[in-house]
Amino acid sequence: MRRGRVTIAEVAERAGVSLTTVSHVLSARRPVAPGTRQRVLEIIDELGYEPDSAAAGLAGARSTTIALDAFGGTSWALSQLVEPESYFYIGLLRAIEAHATAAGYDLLMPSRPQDDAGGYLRRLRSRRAAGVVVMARNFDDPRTRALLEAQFPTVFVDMFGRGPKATSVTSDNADGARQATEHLLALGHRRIARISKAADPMAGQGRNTGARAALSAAGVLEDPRLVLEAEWTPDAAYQATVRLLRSGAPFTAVLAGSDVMAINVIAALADHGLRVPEDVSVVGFDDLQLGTMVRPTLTTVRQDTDAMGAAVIEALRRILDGEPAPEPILVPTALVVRGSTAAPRP
Amino acid sequence: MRRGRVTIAEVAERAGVSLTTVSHVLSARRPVAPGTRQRVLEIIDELGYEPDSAAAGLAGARSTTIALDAFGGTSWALSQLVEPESYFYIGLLRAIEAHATAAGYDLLMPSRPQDDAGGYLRRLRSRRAAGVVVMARNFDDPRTRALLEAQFPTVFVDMFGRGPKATSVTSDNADGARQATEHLLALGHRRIARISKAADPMAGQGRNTGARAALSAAGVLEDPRLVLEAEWTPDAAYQATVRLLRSGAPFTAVLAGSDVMAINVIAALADHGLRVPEDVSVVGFDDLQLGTMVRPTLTTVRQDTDAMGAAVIEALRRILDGEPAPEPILVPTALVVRGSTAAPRP
DNA sequence: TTGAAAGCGGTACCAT
DNA sequence: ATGGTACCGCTTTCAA
Repeated sequence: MRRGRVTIAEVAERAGVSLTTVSHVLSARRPVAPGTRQRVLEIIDELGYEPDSAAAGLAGARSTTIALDAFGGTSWALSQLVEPESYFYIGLLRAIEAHATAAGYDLLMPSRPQDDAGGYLRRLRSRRAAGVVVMARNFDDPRTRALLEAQFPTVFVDMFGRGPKATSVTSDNADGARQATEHLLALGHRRIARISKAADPMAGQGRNTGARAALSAAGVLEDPRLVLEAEWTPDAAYQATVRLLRSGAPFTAVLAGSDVMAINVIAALADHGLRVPEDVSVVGFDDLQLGTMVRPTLTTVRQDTDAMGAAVIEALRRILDGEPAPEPILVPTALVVRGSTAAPRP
Repeated sequence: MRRGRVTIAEVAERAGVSLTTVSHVLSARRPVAPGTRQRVLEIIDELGYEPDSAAAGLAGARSTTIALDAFGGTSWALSQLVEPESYFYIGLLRAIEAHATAAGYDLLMPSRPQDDAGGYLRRLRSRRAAGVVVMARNFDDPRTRALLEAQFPTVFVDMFGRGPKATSVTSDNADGARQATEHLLALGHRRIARISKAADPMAGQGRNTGARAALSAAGVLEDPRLVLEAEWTPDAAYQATVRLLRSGAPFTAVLAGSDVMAINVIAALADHGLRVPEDVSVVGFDDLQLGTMVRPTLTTVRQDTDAMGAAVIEALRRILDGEPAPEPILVPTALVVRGSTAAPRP
């Protein structure tokens, strides 16, 4: 009785070689005579043989699976991506996916609710993940420490992490914010508000630092009323803008923490009768395609998701190949000038 | 030498029972004495035992893995979701994920490039997928037919499909479009343009049909110049709006095929000096959160992604449990009135 | 109610 | 260059 699956044994029989040989033409882990190899390959093609990765894993094959995680949600990454404030991560995820598959890795997105640190590691091993890519905004998650302590091959994205088998990839947030700020300064703005989550380690702090550096380099004194702390969400950005307006502190430009925040800053300004860029200039961060769809189009700082994805996979490949984990990588950012910025009213 | 994994054998030894028994307390496929059961469970907890699903699958356990696919892209679903025109699908995906995990299923998103129909099915079996959920805009994909012919348990979302082991879940697109059109008619609009991909089987045709029905029910004659065909992309919507404006045909409202299209219709109108809703009313479709972020906020038709996700998983569960596949399911839609619609200028 | 043993589809070590 | 075979961790008859 013919079962559904074609097995390596069938291939071996039809090719008149041993099961061992078939295994080796697939894995190329030891030389096989060209003729034999050729014949086996033909049979494989003819039978439509497909290796059973589960069985291979069980038997001890080297895993090519990379787990992709984003701590902080209730379930897997997808749950979080649905929120507009995570649209940037979708692009990043896509870049990671593209480079991972190009490098021959399979991607695994754990679906069951994450548990404690120990359970998390066990599950990773249980699923035979060779390494893990962690995208996070939640930095003090115990799982982060668990990965580091266990020396599990890890690349952190958009957050810092370093260990013998771990490194991180982040955008040059500070430089991006610096460029954005200098752009506003060059246009003649001096009263520049900032609405962002400066408390967040990488993206928040970095952007905050860059903006502040540019301001002080230009000799502009900071008005504390212009520095607003807000979560990354649309609502928070909107509310922070309302607070800014109510404070009565004069301002001619706003540096938003992200494109999504910028769009909501603009919405709040519009709801209060202020036009962008005529009355106020607004700069975002990320360069989502969304920024070209809205009116005015968004001046923003581009994060190079493709370069980030490439760096992530390259770093992980090295770690998995036994090379020492590379130093944390900083990916350049670039200012993109569009329609939401202009010179302030004289 | 202690290996990393805790195996069922260790649990058995520590509990003083056979390996078989442990297996059965886990699978509950045969009765186990309460006392024994209790003890085994304790040991499992103490050792932090985690079953190896790969091994279980190999040995013939019933799979609880559901594959999630979206034909049409170059790689897996994620690649397509990055485009704004797919933002709706992200929400849908999230709902499916939530209901799938709640029902105890694991989700698998195939990552390697899809191949021919035969290879696709083989891979599904090779990965031990119990069933598959297909979200698609590409209807004549050979894999669709392959799934149907092989009677592989399948639920199609946002597209039609029917077989002994297959059914489909879609929004009531026609009714949604009808509601949107009646809303515009009630406001006093008579010259209503439509910009959508009416050629697409479910979402396109359905919405088109509903709109047309409402118009003819109101005795409004259709001006063919007001019916524009456009892809779902931001660019296409923008260009179609430009064509509409250039045609010189008068209109006071636009029914867009989706929220993303609506946003770009509004952008195009703005670029031509027309304001929404003062000069033109615009209605979207989907009810993305995005619609509350832009100004004006978007009047739209809500698709109930949560209900869709629930229906998908429930249908699949039935099929997997051996019940006959349910009839195709139509999920109700609802009009959401916001700021992009108003009475036409007198 | 519980055990023992035969695989599931591969890989890798040890031979030849 | 190629075979033989002992597992990998678990499920499932078949027996007791």
